[in-house]
Amino acid sequence: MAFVDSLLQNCHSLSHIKQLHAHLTTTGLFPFHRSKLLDRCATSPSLSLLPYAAFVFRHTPSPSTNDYNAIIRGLALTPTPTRALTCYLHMSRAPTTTTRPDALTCSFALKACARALALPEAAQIHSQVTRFGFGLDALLQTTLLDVYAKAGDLDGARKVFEEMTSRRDIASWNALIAGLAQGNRPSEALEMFKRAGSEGLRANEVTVLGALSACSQLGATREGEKIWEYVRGEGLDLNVQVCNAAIDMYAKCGFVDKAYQIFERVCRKSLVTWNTMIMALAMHGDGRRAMELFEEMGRFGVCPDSVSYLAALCACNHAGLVDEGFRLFNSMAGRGVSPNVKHYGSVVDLLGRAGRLEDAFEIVRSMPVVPDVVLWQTLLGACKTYGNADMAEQVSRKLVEMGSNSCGDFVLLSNVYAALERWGDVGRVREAMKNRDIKKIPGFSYTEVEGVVHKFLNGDQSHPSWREIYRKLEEVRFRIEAYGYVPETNYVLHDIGQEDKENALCYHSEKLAVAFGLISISDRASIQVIKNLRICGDCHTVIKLISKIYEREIIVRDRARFHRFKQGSCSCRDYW
DNA sequence: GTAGGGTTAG
Repeated sequence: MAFVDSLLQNCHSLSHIKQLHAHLTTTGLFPFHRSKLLDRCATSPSLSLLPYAAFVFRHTPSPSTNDYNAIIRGLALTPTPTRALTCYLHMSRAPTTTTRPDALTCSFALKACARALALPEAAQIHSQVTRFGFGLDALLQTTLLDVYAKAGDLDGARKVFEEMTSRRDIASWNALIAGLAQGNRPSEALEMFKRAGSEGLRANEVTVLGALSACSQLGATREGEKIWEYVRGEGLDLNVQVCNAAIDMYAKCGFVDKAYQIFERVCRKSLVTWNTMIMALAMHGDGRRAMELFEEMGRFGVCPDSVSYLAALCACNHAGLVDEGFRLFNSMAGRGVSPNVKHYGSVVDLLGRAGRLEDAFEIVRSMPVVPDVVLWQTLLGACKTYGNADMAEQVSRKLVEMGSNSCGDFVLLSNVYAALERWGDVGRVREAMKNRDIKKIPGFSYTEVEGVVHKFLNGDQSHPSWREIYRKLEEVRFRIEAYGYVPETNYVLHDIGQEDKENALCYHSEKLAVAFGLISISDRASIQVIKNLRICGDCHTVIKLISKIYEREIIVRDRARFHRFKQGSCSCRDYW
């Protein structure tokens, strides 16, 4: 038997499999090895042997549970994982003593749900899992938890986790921590990470990957550093993935030099290592070094992929390297990487920001992939910057056609009109906004003070020190007005009076966070803020002035990049 | 006469 197993292990081609199949058939041993053969074929890395498995399966008169398992497992790995669910359904509808789903069947079917983001189906299998009596199977419960998280039901995932109580192990924690981190709930991910520690679990490389990712998102420097120390202490820094996550964490917490130190010391850099570092430099506006690294990776025998190009384009964007970026974009196809919608979006941004609106629009017109909402929004932003109302109207129409109901799109258009003093049109846009179900993504900012992350919403008054913060902002306002500051009220969204507009601007979340930093972070130490959206023009102006008047370095990470404010100017050189 | 399932970076 072991002999057949090892033969099977060494079958890599269809002809080998067929030979083995023929041999087993002639010796009458095939029925004893069928499931293994099916599994081997169904899970062949390139999917090339799956059709053969399906063929053999179809010609099996009464397939066993194991035969089904092999096929479901294989189908779950294909680009169309729902086929695995169809097969599972077929199996569970006609149960016999020999074909009853077992824990593995459920596990493979759940994998398919995770890949297909099929939440209702996952819930259905969940109830079957319970009915079949697999409720105590820790591995299966972890799979279940993972599916809920991946399919977007994080509360469902938490519930499964809490119900596992004593049976959960480090992998269950990992699934939850990673799920929360990837599901945009990084604070909860960190909470769970800390809880795992306090419950005596020993974090492994997977645990720290999830936790580091959460720190990246939150800009939680203190926690990130602690994790990195732990990683080094445990020797987990031999793991490339962990190093990549740490590079990303340091870069996103504002310490691009520290990120680079780690990058340099990774001896077996993977493609992701290079991409992460290039993206890090791009975010920090260091376009030159990013491009150098991009060139260098080729010399190290690492071939740039579509993410590398995106990172490099992004670097050109933020550094204003318009011609270089455009050249890079045009060279992609020749080097075997065909641009996707993100690359097109990036080059449209590059040209649009540089004021080459017609060139940007021409790219959109001629591109072979369908432009997405983000791309149109990028172009609309450029129209706003350069006051091109005609193009803004065309682009807005596209956005409306695509069903965009984002507040920002309408505001941009309205601001284009406002800048041209076309108040009638401004009113028309505002009217259109009232008649639609407009979605406004609430802006918020984080700042870390003594290891604690504080979160602020626009106009937030829920922070314990909010009165002091607002008082500080009054003072700031008074002092910056002496420098000739005038609020840029066209960034304000709603139809409100001038004074209210100014107030609404005054209390943008990033300003609250900076003010909180001013009152709570000791003299001279820099203030770090992370914002979920792009920083607004008024905040940018105000923070520049604050950095000068209060002699503070202020570092703001917005949705797109870092802004490092020092002595009255910003590292983005006002190009953003 | 039968192995195989959970968590993983840009």
